Amino acid sequence: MYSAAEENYLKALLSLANEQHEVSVNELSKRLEIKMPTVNSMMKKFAEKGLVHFESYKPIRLTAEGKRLAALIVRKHRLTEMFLYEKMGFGWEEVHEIAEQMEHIQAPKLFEKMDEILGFPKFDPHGSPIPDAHGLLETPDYTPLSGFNAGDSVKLMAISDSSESFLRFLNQKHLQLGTLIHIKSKETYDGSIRICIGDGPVEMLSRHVTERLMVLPV
Amino acid sequence: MYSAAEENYLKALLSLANEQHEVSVNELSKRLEIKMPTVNSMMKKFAEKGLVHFESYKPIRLTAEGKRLAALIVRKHRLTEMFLYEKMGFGWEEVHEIAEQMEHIQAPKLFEKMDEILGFPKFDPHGSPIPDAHGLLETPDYTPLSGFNAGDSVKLMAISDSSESFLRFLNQKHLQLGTLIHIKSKETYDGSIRICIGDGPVEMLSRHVTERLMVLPV
DNA sequence: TATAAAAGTTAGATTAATCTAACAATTGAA
DNA sequence: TTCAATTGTTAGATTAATCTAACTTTTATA
Repeated sequence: MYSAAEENYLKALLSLANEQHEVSVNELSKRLEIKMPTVNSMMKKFAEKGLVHFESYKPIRLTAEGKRLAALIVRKHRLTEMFLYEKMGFGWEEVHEIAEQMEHIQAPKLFEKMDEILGFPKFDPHGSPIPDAHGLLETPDYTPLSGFNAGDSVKLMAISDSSESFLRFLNQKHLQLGTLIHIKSKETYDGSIRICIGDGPVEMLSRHVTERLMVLPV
Repeated sequence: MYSAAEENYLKALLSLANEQHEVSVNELSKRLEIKMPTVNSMMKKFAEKGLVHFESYKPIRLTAEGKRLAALIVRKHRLTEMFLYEKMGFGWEEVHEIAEQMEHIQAPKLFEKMDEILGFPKFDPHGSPIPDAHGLLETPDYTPLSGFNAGDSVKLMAISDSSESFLRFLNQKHLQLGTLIHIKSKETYDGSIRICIGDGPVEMLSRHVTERLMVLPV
């Protein structure tokens, strides 16, 4: 059995591994907002428990077991988000914080029940895939909106930032999953983009925002 | 904000105070399965935080604030039990263990939502009253079945032991909340009782069991 | 009422998870 | 290629929550 602290390290390791290729003590430290020496000694413990491969001054790599456990925590998180959203009437901006706590609950039956009641969903309310019960996760290949140009039309598939503030911002802009976005123009200086949603007004989105909107061309 | 450990002390203090009148370090220690010196120093900390009145060699008494906070944790526990039972299809024997973990979640909205979805229930699946949002709890005056005699008829109102094993035992005996029980005879030696449920067969219940079945005469 | 048993307390150790300060290794830029 | 910045590590302190051992106070009984 792993503590909530350990589970948070596992989750952060998995998400960093999915973003980049090498995961360093420094990056993990920043992501968790935990100082490097603490992270360093935790990684030594993880190596002894067989959760990571870790040698001094080398990057950290999750073992297969570490990956599986991390994905099972993510599974609990995302099933919870979906349950709160679909079955309890929470907004997509409210569910992350609650799921952050619920993911540490040790009660397999609770999450199996959510899964069943939800009809075995494949994605959470932010479009992120839900790992299966074996800890297997298939990553859809969406592209950030920032990679597209004037004239392109795309569909919003997922949001790579589940923070309440960001999602409230998207609510304001009427951006939801499935929304069709047409790119009117792109500013080469700062990468900001002017978009149209359906026949609505033109909206400006900063690079910070477009990097977090995962889309597919239509 | 209080830790899960502190919340468990609060809950135990409240439930002991409702059972007896004076709460001692020793009893709290037994209830929590935590050694006396640990409990002793925690009670000193609680006294400083204004959760209890505590002087050396004297009984422990929850302050009004301590009582309120304890009741709010019980409220989360019981709302969760009811939600799991009514809305997710769990059996009454399965919900206590899960609620024991969920009661520590810091997300007022989650429990407000459960309350609303459930239609503001007054009792949990074991017949225990749910404290209101201010931490006020009205205790119904049920009597243990063990206090009745041959010839009496009573209705099962609550179970004062939510452990999975005890509730499984009651399932086997077809005892549920609302069940009408007629007492055929009572053994003076060990207090065991022979009962009839409706026109079913006669069943024997030991004193251990009848002490945990809270009833009202009919 | 004397004293043994029970309950309560104090002192000090342990473990997990964190920190800061100081030092070492690696990396990258001049 | 050198050396300064960045990254990583070690050592040692801290806090919360627990423990055991030893001692004290209260309680209950012979």
